[in-house]
Amino acid sequence: MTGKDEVAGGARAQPRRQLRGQQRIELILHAAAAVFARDGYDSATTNAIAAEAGISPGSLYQFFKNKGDIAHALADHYAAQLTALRGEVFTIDSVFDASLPDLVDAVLGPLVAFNLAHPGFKAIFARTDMPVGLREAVAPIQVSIHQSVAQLLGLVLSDRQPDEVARVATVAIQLVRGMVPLITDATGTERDALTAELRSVLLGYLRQQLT
Amino acid sequence: MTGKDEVAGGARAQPRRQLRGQQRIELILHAAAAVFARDGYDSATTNAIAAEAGISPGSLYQFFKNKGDIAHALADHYAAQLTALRGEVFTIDSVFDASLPDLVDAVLGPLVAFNLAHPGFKAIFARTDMPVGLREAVAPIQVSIHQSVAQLLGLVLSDRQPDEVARVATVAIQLVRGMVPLITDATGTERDALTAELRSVLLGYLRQQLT
Amino acid sequence: MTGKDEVAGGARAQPRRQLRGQQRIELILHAAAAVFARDGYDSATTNAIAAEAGISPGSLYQFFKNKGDIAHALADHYAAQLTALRGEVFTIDSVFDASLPDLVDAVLGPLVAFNLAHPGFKAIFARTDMPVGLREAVAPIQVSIHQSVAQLLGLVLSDRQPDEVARVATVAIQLVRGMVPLITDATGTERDALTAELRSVLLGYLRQQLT
Amino acid sequence: MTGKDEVAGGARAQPRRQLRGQQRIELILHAAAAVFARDGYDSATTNAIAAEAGISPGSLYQFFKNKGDIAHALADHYAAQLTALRGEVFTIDSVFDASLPDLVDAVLGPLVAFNLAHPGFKAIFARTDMPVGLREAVAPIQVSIHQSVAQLLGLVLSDRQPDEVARVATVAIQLVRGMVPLITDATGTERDALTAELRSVLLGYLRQQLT
DNA sequence: CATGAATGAGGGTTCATTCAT
DNA sequence: GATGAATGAACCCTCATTCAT
Repeated sequence: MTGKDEVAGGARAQPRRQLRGQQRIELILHAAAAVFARDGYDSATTNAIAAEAGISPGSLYQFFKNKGDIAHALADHYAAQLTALRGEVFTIDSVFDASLPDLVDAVLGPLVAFNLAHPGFKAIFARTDMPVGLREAVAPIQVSIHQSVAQLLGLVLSDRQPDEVARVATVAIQLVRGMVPLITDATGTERDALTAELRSVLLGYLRQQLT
Repeated sequence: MTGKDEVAGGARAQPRRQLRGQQRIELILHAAAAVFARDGYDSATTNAIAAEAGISPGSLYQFFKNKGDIAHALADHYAAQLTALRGEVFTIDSVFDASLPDLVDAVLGPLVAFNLAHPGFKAIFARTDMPVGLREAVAPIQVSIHQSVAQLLGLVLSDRQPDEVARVATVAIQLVRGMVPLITDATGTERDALTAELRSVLLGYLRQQLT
Repeated sequence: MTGKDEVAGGARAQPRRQLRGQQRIELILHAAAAVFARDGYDSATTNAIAAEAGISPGSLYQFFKNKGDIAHALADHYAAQLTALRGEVFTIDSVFDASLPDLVDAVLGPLVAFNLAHPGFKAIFARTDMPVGLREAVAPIQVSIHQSVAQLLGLVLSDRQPDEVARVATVAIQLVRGMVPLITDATGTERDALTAELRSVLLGYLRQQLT
Repeated sequence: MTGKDEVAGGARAQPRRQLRGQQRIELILHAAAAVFARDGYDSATTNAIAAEAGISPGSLYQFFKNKGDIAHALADHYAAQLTALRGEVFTIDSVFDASLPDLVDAVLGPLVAFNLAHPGFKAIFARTDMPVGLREAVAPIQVSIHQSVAQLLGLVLSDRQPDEVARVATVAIQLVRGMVPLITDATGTERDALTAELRSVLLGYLRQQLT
């Protein structure tokens, strides 16, 4: 037992340190997200992230072993928040007998909102060609997201083979990944219109899966 | 008698030279496409492209003034081929009264084939966050593609406003951009299945635009 | 107790850091001067400067943004020292009613000594054709030197038009610029003899301006 | 006997070739002079010289083994013309009993005219810090020029030791070298004024040598 | 001999990462 | 732990020089 994620354990040992460290990590991740969003992952420099975080480059490497590791941690960070999102969707009363439009709306609304609130997210997730360091970092999270979506889709595609459901999940995710940058880059009514289109796309696609 | 440029013995400048130059350019573009596809645009180095082409770094710069210029030329190269593709689609007899499925098939088949044949294409086109040098290189082609698609969609969405057609075109392109990497990365039946899904996505989406 | 910055214990930011930085800058400038003197400005490489300074190439760029910037800083460095020299000359009691020979001696002695002590000086200043980066770097200092000399000459050529004084200053500077490399390249009695010749040149020239 | 500079030998063997070769060499030297004058020796590229000459880079190396060799040949070229100049000065009737001003004028006028007519001259001669390749190229000519000047000065400084005359020659040359760029860069009356100043400098200097 | 494409060593510069303080 | 100066490999690009045609 390494004592890493004890659930009920109060503050023991060096609470101050761990706390500061955790704060520091979040500070860095926040900065990294901002820089990734601003410059793109490849063009983002670790020095720029440190500067954005108001810390020294050396401190960055106290918590992360390299640039890819920052992306990895950031991916984990987002994964946790998405898991929370998933929890909310799944706790919707009607999820098990919801209509398809309701289901899509239930997922899409929070998802778009999430992307707008976290511009760093798409900077590391919504890419079609990932550099080596980044792919490894986000791969586990991709899987996790895929599982969530597949699970959700399993509810409405209950008569399909698991591999078929998996594929539909893959496709649905990819559609969203493709559209989200368009949506977040747009503003005002155009953004709303594009969001509506994405909804339409997903509905159109999934409806055909039901027949 | 090489039987190559013996047509009429006119006073054409340096056919041999220009020919070699053109061949060289295509050699480089081919190499660049391979390296972009393998490493991604950002990670691709000009030295790696030169090595892939079996030439020296300096030779690259006889034809291209920098890395972005190579991307630009490659984009033009693809644009020309896509224009040819478009020509074929538009010359289909039934294009003006084709059914939606036929139209989608007419476009999608060649498009997927094109992407499979040219793995470098998606490396420079199917990105959501482009570095500055790349964006400038591909922007004109993006516009050209969008126009072609919008023109095609205008045929089936003849009662819609131009800006709506434009948006549908944008969305359709983005859907394809998102799905293509998935398709080209897959193999065998999975690839076929994903291609079918993309077809389904587009059909589902466009059908809803018709109502 | 290092006995260096223990003056009053004020809240000065990072004296150690800044000190090291300042030392480093001077180390680099010293190395640059040596390399410029040895290889000439154009042939001098930033890597050679770094090697001469015993540091890594990257460290240069922590302090200077490019090669021209090093030349610029070196020019400023020399300018400051020349300003000090000028101060000494001007504080000579008899400057306002000095004889021409005394005045020339008062300037020339320190100037030659300065050039001997700083071989990098002539490498960036005593050139007739400057590359672009270098010209920009030294231009301000050229102007400053010219002003100083013109001011001094104005004392002995009080009845001449300003533009004439300016021209005499230009010529005098150019004569020194031309002769200094000769002097510094020579050794022993030959150097002394050449210095005496320069003195003779200036005296002969300026005397004619007085008549 | 290598048959290189046969004085009276008419055109034998391959007159056409040698002629063309000689023309080519002069073409290149002319171009090199222009490029050296425009860009400076260091920044001048052999490709730029070839382009200026309207020939291929490869042809350049048929006649010159490297960049320094071009400078060397150009220096020889100028040396020959200066020798002709010297011949004219020496054939002046009164050279042996001319007054100092007349002598200076006799030399300076043609010299300034020569520099104005051949802007490439100062680009390779009027430098205080020469890159390795250039120094070797111009050194022999420097010596030759020095000898001519010393010879001329020997006429007016007949009672001085040879080494003293040599030094005066060195200084006089250096004064001219320093001033010429100033003069050629200036235009109109300012150029005339600076030329007059140079005359004054030389006269002032040499007069003091006579006493 | 002329050509000009090809070469490749090397230059200036950047930046992920380390380490003395 | 924190710092930020230092590192140095590697990048893009240039250009003197060569060589197949």
